[in-house]
Amino acid sequence: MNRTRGRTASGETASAVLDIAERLVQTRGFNSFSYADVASELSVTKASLHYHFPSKAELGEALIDRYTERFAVALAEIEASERDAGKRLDAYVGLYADVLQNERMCLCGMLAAEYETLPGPMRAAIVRFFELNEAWLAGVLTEGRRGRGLSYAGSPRETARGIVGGLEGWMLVARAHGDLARFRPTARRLVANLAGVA
Amino acid sequence: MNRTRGRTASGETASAVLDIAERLVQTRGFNSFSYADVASELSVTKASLHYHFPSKAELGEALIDRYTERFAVALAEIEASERDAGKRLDAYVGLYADVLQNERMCLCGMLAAEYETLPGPMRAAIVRFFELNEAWLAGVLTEGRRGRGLSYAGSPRETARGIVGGLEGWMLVARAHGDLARFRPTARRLVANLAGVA
DNA sequence: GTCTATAGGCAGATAGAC
DNA sequence: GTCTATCTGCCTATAGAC
Repeated sequence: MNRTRGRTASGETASAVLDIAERLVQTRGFNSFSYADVASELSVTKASLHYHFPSKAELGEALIDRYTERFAVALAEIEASERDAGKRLDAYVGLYADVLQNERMCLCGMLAAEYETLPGPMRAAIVRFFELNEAWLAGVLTEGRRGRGLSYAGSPRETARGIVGGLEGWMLVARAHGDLARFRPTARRLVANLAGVA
Repeated sequence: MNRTRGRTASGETASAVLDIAERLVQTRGFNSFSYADVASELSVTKASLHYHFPSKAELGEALIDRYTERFAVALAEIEASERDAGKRLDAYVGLYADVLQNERMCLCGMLAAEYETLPGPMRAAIVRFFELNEAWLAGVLTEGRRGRGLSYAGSPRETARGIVGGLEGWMLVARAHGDLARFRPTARRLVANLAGVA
């Protein structure tokens, strides 16, 4: 039976390609992995990959879109399970800590470093990822300040960007230091400082 | 007259090569520029570059070493010109803001993203850069707390790493947002939050 | 959907003339 | 120190058989 494929390829093979490519981008970067890398891991040929993702740029877009969608789901789950703003921030930090624990960078943090070399559609998708995160955090920060749990200087938006960028940079440096274990508690404290957790 | 060249090449051409390669790494990344890029800008051939820097890895090492040395000089200048801990932190933020104003990432922040793909000697040099920065900041933070100008939770070392990583990440995201202008004041405020500036 | 085969280009690097 | 010429290998991508 043949499934209908969407624009971004939704079959099982395509999904396996995305899984492998995602890990490679998160560890090595978009410009430092090749179709050959993915093909050998999947035990197929490079030509097969081009059937699912005609160009590397389209593969890149699909990667970011899927990653962003998963993040959106995770954010919704945090909102459903935590009511307190401080605890929501802790859970948010946990998303990044889990990524680093897998010895990976955030996909979009990695791509942000390569931003200048990427095609327009990928750039736009990266900005959307950050926009989603900042908007969600700004909401948490606004509510938290109203409820007196948080007391930060500056706007919620600016503070939200500080948290997102901070997490990206702390991951980056922690990975170079080979210091994965301390990330979670340290990042929690730093975020608490930025957000003025009571 | 022929100058004696050191291990890392100290002639004028070598210096021009480093200038061009540095900018390319800071904007595009180490794996996204080539000897051909540098050669065409310098109007020489690729083969000439290999005379000064036999391998790309050696060029990379020389880049990091020079960058780190310049940073060390800048840190010493800050210590000489500012006595107050808060002002020293502001001046430190200024170093990063100046880099971003030139539409560049921090050299070592960029390389940290590519860390997994880099040869051992380059990795070690990157870690030395972060180590230098964290040690210097830890000193400022220790003094600032003793003098009651600063009041942060956690150790000076951890807070120092928070500042370094934070600046790297804020640069990364600001560049993707095309938001160079707001970086300086925002980063100042965020660092002040992390360090507990009175 | 996956394959073989190949195109066309660019990468880092070297040999040897000048 | 810089050049021309060249090597080897990898890259993204395509054509066309099965």
